[in-house]
Amino acid sequence: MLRLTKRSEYGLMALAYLAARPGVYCSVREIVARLGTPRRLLAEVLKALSQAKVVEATRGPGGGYRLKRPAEELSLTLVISILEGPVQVARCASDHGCDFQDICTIQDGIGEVASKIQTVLDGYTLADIVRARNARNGDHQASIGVPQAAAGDQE
Amino acid sequence: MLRLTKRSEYGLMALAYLAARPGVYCSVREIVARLGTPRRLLAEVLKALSQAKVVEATRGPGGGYRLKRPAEELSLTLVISILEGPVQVARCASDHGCDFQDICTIQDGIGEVASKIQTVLDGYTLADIVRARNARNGDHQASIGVPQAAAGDQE
DNA sequence: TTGAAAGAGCACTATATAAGTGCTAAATTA
DNA sequence: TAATTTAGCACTTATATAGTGCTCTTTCAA
Repeated sequence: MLRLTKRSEYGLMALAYLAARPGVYCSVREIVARLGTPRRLLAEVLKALSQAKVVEATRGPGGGYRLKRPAEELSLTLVISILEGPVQVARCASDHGCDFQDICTIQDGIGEVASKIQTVLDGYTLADIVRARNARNGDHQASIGVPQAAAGDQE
Repeated sequence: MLRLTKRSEYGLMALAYLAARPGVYCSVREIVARLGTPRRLLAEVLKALSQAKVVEATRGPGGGYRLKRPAEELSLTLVISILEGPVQVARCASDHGCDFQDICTIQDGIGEVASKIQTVLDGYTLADIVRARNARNGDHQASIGVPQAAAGDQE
């Protein structure tokens, strides 16, 4: 029903976390402790983002992930396409076509809608997510998601 | 991946078909013969649209479905919500909330995006689908491509 | 050199949603 | 009455999403 998957949700949450700690490597353990998402699933997501050069990783103690590109450059289209595959509102309007290609009465219209939605997603970035969040919480970037003592390691 | 379901696709295809035959009752059999969609599934879809007062039905020979409201008044939001339930881009931004309500770092941003997508879907109607189709394909389905003059229709 | 921390990789299970089907009943019309 | 058509109920199947377990490799520090 036009819904994002958990992969995208978790991915965006993690990216928002990383955006608040520029330059610092954050481990999956640390992020999960903060966000409460399933550990292995978030690991999968971050691995995919790493392979797509959106984040970079180092291993070993003190390792983890950090943003590789500024938040302003990370559009929802990019993140979603990495984590879910290309955005296609309907198979009708996709490159591969649908089962009713010849007689489909809605493909052109759906194509227009898909294009508009694409434009929305292209124009919305991780930076916007961070901004929207800060706007409501009155937080400053530097204080977002600092684990403090709350990070009791649990799996 | 932000995709419409078959129910919506089939529903919109059927509605586009009905929009081209204003006032005429069209049976499921007839529509399926034309569109090639699974018969029973399209019947389910049309039943739902009938219950939602988007189309109206008569039974018996010569019966079928026809639009109950002009195509200009049938937004994608309406049709999708009838056939798939309310549009929610992410559980984050829904009324019922998600599992991470308190610590979710993206709900505000996703809410903004969802709102923009909602606006797109609100502003796009069955009439637009018919127009988009006629604009490209004025020949092969000319028999269907009747004037998009469902506007003057009476209720 | 050892051990712990962390990501990388592979392969799987479970669950939810979507897609599709079968049958029977009720209404309508000729 | 017979044929046509929607209405309603209850399934089965297919696919996508969500989530997990284990092992390997890299890295750092004692």
